[in-house]
Amino acid sequence: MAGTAEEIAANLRERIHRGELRPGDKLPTMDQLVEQYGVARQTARQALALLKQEGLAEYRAGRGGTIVREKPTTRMVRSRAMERDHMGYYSGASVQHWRVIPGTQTEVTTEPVPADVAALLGVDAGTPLVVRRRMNGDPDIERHRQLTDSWLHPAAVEALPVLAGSSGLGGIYDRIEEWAEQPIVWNEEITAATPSPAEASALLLPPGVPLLRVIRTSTVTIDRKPLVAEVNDIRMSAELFSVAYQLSRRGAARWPVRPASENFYES
Amino acid sequence: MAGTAEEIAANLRERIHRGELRPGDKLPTMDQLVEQYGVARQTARQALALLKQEGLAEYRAGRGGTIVREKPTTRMVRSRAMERDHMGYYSGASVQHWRVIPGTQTEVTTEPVPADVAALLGVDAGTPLVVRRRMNGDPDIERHRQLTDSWLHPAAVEALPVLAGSSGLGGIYDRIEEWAEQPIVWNEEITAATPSPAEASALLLPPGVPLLRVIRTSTVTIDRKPLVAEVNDIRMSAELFSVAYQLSRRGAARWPVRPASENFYES
DNA sequence: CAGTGGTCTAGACCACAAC
DNA sequence: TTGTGGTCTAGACCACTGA
Repeated sequence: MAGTAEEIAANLRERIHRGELRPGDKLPTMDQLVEQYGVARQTARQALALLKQEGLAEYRAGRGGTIVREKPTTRMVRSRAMERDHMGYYSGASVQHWRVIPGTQTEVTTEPVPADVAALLGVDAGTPLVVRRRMNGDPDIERHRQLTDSWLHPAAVEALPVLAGSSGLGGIYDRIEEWAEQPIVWNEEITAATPSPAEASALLLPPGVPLLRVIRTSTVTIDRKPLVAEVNDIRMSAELFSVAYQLSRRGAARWPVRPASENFYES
Repeated sequence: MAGTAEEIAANLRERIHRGELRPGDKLPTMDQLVEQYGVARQTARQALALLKQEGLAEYRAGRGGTIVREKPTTRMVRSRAMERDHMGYYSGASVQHWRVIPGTQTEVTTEPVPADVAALLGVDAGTPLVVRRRMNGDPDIERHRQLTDSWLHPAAVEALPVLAGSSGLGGIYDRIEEWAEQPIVWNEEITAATPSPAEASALLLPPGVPLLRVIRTSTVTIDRKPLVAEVNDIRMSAELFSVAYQLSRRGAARWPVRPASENFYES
């Protein structure tokens, strides 16, 4: 048998996708691969490492060996719409009972703002801004958690110094609406990224699982100009969570529509 | 100097984040790391490999060495709302000019449906269903592209056999609305995943870039029951794209709201 | 204790592109 | 031609945990 690490990995990948190796099944050990393919130990090891990086396999320490990873079958869908109860606004009923993770604390500091958040706030990248960082999650399911960074626009802090307080309680959206005397317009932008080691460890992410990132902006009109008063940067496991929205119909797409003059498969 | 691969990587990571090493700058070569840290070549190599996996560094072949990766600064935000022009429905003005990638073709086949799509359609996983696969993108920007799989519910195919045709033109949403005699309700669920090697190569994804996945369902009411007539599974680079929605206010969150009885920092 | 993967050293050869 | 990273072989030692 010939064999490079990538070839061996492709072979095992194939067997997993065909269902020949099922979640929980033990993969061949390094020694077995060395014998089967006539390769060095490092090469066999590299093949298994590739599958782990892809999130297809995981290691059970000690005598457990490498097994096909059991992927979570039920992803938690977080429907995104603003709701409100006696406590104030919240986004999505499924996280209403979430709490700050025990052993962690909400931190309020002033830090240079990263470029992407700065662009949304309309300030220069690196400007020192008030940021409130915390990690919260489901008290009963250890891995259902998220990191949240809340960046405040300097004009909002100036008008509402209470927002920069280190209190864990916020009611921040009510304060902003009282100040602006109008409803906030919320937008969410969703993307994904490879977690930094710190994020992976805080969110208990296994290798190969990306970060799902939801960036929410709260916009009000001040002096006839739109102002992004806050940017809320939420990161969570892309394997455990998804976010959902209902699409609105705009312009000519409002029902009832006029017939299209030609057929076109939309993108 | 002591040094393990992870320590060396952490050191370089730190220098990148501090801005001491900027995008495009050359990282130390393996030989330099060997000398500086007194480690073996493989160890130095592993440190650089870690940074590449994280998407922080990339290799410039030949004499180029390993450099700090230039991350795209401007991500294309795709605002999600249904629009309509003379051709029919489309979602988001920014992709109106996209076309099928030259050299690729739309494929219409019947295949066993994967579990997550099956759950949305309300059929058993593995049921053979009609699926239309294609890759389209911006004719002018090579890497602005996406993969789209459109899975049809068997009841929709039965009522509208034309949907299973291999024509590249669809007008699929108009056909479904004509059949159901009512507007489609569209929902989108967003998540992310590590790309398979096939997806990475089709979408030209560098190592360390996750897949952003948008799953759109088209729901109509047939015989007084909701029917998901189609599931549209869209995959794109999480580094180049993000998707955006405006949050709706539901229930008690409709403006004007009543004051909250207590302050609570929403999640 | 024995079997598992993880990591390091040491050295060889290869592919690639800038010089 | 030469410097760059990529991959393979070969062998050593470590940490972990189930038997």
